[in-house]
Amino acid sequence: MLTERRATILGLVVREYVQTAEPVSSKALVDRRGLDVSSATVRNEMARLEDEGYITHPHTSAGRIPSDLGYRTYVQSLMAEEPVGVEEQRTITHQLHQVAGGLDEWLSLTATILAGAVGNVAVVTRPRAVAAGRLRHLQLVELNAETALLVAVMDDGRLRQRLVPLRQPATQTQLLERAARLNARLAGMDGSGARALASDLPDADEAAIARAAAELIEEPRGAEETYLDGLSRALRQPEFADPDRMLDAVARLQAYRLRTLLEGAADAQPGETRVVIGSELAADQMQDWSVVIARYGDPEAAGTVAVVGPTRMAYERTIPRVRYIASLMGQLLHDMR
Amino acid sequence: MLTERRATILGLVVREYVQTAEPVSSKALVDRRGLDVSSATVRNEMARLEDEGYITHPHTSAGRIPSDLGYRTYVQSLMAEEPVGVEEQRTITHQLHQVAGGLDEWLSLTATILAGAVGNVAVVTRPRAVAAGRLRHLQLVELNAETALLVAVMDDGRLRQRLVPLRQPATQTQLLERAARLNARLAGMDGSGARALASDLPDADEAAIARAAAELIEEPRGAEETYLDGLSRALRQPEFADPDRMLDAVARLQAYRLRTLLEGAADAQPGETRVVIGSELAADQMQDWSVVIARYGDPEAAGTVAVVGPTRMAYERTIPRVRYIASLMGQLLHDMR
DNA sequence: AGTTAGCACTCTCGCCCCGAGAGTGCTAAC
DNA sequence: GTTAGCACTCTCGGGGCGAGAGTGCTAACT
Repeated sequence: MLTERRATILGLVVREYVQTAEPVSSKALVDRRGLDVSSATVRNEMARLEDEGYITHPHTSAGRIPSDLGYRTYVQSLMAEEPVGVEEQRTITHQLHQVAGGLDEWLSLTATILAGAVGNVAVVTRPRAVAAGRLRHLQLVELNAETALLVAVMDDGRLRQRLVPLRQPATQTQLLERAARLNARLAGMDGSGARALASDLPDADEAAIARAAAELIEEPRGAEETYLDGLSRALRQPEFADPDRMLDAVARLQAYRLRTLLEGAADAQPGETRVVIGSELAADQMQDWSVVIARYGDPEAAGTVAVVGPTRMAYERTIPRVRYIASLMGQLLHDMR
Repeated sequence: MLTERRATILGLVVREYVQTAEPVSSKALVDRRGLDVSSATVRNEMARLEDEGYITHPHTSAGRIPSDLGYRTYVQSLMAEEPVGVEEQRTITHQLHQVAGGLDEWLSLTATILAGAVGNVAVVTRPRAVAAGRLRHLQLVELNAETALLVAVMDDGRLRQRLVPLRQPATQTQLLERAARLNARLAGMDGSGARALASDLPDADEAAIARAAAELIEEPRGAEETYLDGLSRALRQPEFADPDRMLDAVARLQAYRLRTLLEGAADAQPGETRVVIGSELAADQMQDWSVVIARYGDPEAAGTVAVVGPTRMAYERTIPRVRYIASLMGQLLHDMR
């Protein structure tokens, strides 16, 4: 049973440990956090908290550190989220509007901003259609006599391109006509529709183009690129003082390893923020890590924003900031279309 | 004066040190490299080499390690390049042809392959026109009644896109006509040409589109994205056993810090491979690093391939592999157009 | 019954010391 | 010019040790 006083103490242990990265002693809590009981009482309560599994001992004569259950309880019941201040909001939106280039730069910038705001590794994935994509429009551009560049605009505004070899050389004007013809029949189609149509077309080149279009439509959602930033900042945390751990962290965070981590939240709704702590992570080897994760966008184009860091993380700051960035991204993505 | 024997010894010291990462003793050289003189003779020669600045002493009773001058001499006169074997060539081209997606995935894959081939950090920059770009073709796609997506195909085949707000709502058909009209006048233009034309156009929307096209053409060559891989592998090198050094390395290698490093080789010719060793690097704080760098492509679209690692690097392997990858990329890039 | 002072006990951490080992530079002989 | 021999230097790892921090328990207090 978590009495009110024990809950308070657990909360203070988490906060103190997150701040100092040192095991928290009973004395430190009384002295620096203004508990109006003696350290002996705190010690008794701590022993109870340890029995119940909320905190642990690195060794006999050291202070306490929160267990995964301790963090979980803190996040769910004890913590008061620290709202994103007006000033901070302004800074973030300001930075976010700096972007001159396309979607990719925007995502990469977002990762940087988020990493800066929470002092940990931030990951952003490219938005992609949850439903299978449809073709909005295609275009052909002459590259040389035997090759055309096929550009497909998807219904989520994403561009995909592919080279198409031509049997019959064609001029740009001919290509434009051909694109117009194909557009009339292909617009709004999904991959299988385009494929079916391709087999109906008498002209070999047009059929090839339609087939290429079908492949572009079905393309595995584009490589799910992830943008990551804040690595060197996060590595400054004392938990990585040991070079083996640091190396381990770098290797794990190479973007492709993160995929599986983030996939777990693919079913989350935009607006929802999930926190996965330590042993709750499916990945066995990431017991010391936590992930704060949110989806942004809508079913037509949704992506993931996440912060990854040691379980000793300032959850009350991280969670609202991830949520805020995700909602901003959702808005901006919506405005783009 | 570097006698032949001293040159041999210097070469052996470099090779041995690169391999073992331990200071090289006179005895080790005689025992393991089959020198047919005694260790005392080697010691004498080493003392000379040290006087002349080719090698140094970490401390009095330790073996020798090459200085930057030592590496430089090795690379320029002593080393025999280890050619990329047929089998390795096959593996590399095979991997390189795996790519399904666009340019970006291709570049990122190349970085991975190169990093794997040399066991160090590999960096690849996006190819960009050295000369100012020209417009090949533009296309307009209806997004909604008030917004169109402007897609510009550059003469190097690169796509650029931008949203253009419309005063007059337009259907896709109208947009197609408009694109055809604009293409007739804009194709082949550079930025200032497009800008000049924009101010001549009577229609406000068309002028806006032409202006947007001008900006796309002049767009700062696209953010010069760099693709980096092999970090965690490189960090396994013993020089990073100290966590401070490791942290330092990670921070430096965040892509944006690398720019200045790579810029130094912007004037290199494709085919040329440059090696910059330790103190030769302009960046003061990278004294322990070397860069092997090559340009690929042609003036119309050129990029950089590089390997970055500790000065203790297997130059005879790295240099030919960087050169090989650069030439492959040049070919592939050429074939794409 | 809950709280607290006091105290013995435990464990870590940093420090020093020291011996083993590796490698050099020098000298003297070949 | 080369080499054996040797004294000398410096690093590195391990053991020992004392200081310090923190706990758990007991007994007294409210």
